[in-house]
Amino acid sequence: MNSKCEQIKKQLIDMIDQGIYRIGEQLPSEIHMSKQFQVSRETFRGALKMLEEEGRILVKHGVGTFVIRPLPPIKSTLERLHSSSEMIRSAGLTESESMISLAKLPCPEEAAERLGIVSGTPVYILERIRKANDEPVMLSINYLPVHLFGIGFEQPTFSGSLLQFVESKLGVSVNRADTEICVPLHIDRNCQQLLQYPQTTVLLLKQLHYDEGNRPVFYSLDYMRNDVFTFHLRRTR
Amino acid sequence: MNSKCEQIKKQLIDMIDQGIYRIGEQLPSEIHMSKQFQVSRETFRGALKMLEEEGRILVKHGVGTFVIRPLPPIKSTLERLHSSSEMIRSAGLTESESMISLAKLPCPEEAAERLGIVSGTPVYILERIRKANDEPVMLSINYLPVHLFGIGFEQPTFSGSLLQFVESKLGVSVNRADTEICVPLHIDRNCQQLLQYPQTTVLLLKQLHYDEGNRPVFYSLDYMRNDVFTFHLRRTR
DNA sequence: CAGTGGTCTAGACCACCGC
DNA sequence: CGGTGGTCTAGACCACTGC
Repeated sequence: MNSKCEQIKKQLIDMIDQGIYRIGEQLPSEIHMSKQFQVSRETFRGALKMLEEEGRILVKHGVGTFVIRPLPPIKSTLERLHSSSEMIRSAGLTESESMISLAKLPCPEEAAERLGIVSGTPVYILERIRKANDEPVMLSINYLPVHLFGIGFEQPTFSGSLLQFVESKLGVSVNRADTEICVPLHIDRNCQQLLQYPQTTVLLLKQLHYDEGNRPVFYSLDYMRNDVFTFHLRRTR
Repeated sequence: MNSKCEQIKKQLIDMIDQGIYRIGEQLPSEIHMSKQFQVSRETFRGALKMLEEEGRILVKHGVGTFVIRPLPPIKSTLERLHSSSEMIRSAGLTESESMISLAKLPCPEEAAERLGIVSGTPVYILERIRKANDEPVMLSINYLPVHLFGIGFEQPTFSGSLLQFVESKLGVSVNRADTEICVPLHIDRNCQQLLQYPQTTVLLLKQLHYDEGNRPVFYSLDYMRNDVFTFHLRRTR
């Protein structure tokens, strides 16, 4: 994508970084700027809209547009949907080993409810302990309805992302997920496998993944060590 | 705001709900539809864009636009910035009492670093235990730089939202926050005050709030009982 | 190739703000 | 009131997809 809007946006960022427009300063009017950049006003406004969403400018109706202080870069973000593998990489870790167990079993109640299937329907349950530097850092349990993943799941050859596997081998693209963030109880068996040190705490992400038609694809429990992973979020009103 | 785009959007949703356009079905082309609704194509596309962001339609370049299954409503969301008071209300609770302590003290290191001030700079530290049904459900600690909140903070009369107070009394509008989600250690003093029952767990939100110019305004630690509050998030690729 | 959505345009008019 | 941003328009041309 190299739309004119994006080009203008980059130019504006460069100009701000170079100090041509300073923080706090008001930009010339949209009509003026669009003529200067030799694009239509709507196109120029497209660039402004992106900058506004990124929090680099403040647009005041009837007043003007102002350059503001850029927000600090965010480390890892929960806003975008990433695979667990990506989260491990973005934590600066290299996944060393992952113990896998795969079984076809009746679906437990919680997963069934979230998936919108009848409790007891057969699902593949994929369980992985993921290690970095020979230490367990994450435990994932995935519930995949057999009726969606019939064949092609008998001898899966993962070395990484389940999202990618599902996408490439089964042609199902996962675009969205509903995530519940919770703190597991200490007596939770799964949680205990990660509690290595006294200062270790564990966070649990319960996620329902949807395909492009918003149909539930699989449900997952991701137990993640909070002394290894950080969870950030930029919230807006 | 009652722009034409929004009106068209509502009409489309109504038509989908009424079954005029069914899930999975392809909509007529944009040109066709815009004529039918008697608006320009760009205006009609504005409505489509909103529906796409809400996950109600799937737009495929060169192919067409399709109605998809609506996502389930989300309970409480972390995506948008709300005050703690709002979070309590949206959990279906009524705040009964809040014990307040306010002191002017040198800023501790972590808060100072996040606020971008020198450790030891004087800050107001506002600490509140918030109760519902006579039980503590949340503990908030707020760090507010004295140089921003000089006067007007000596005898604050809260009964609710700090965000609202800061906005109305001091004229600073808070638009964004960077939030880190973490699990406190069990030996954390603040956390312990909320651990009422064996099945109680506590989640900690560390938040840096920015004004409309992206200047840090205050830093807060919110300890929240996870058996009382749920934390949801809709993630997109 | 025909039909779809994606982008851009030049211009119009409206809504808001400060003087 | 004049200047700003917000919305809408009719039309053009491009990019992608499936046949």
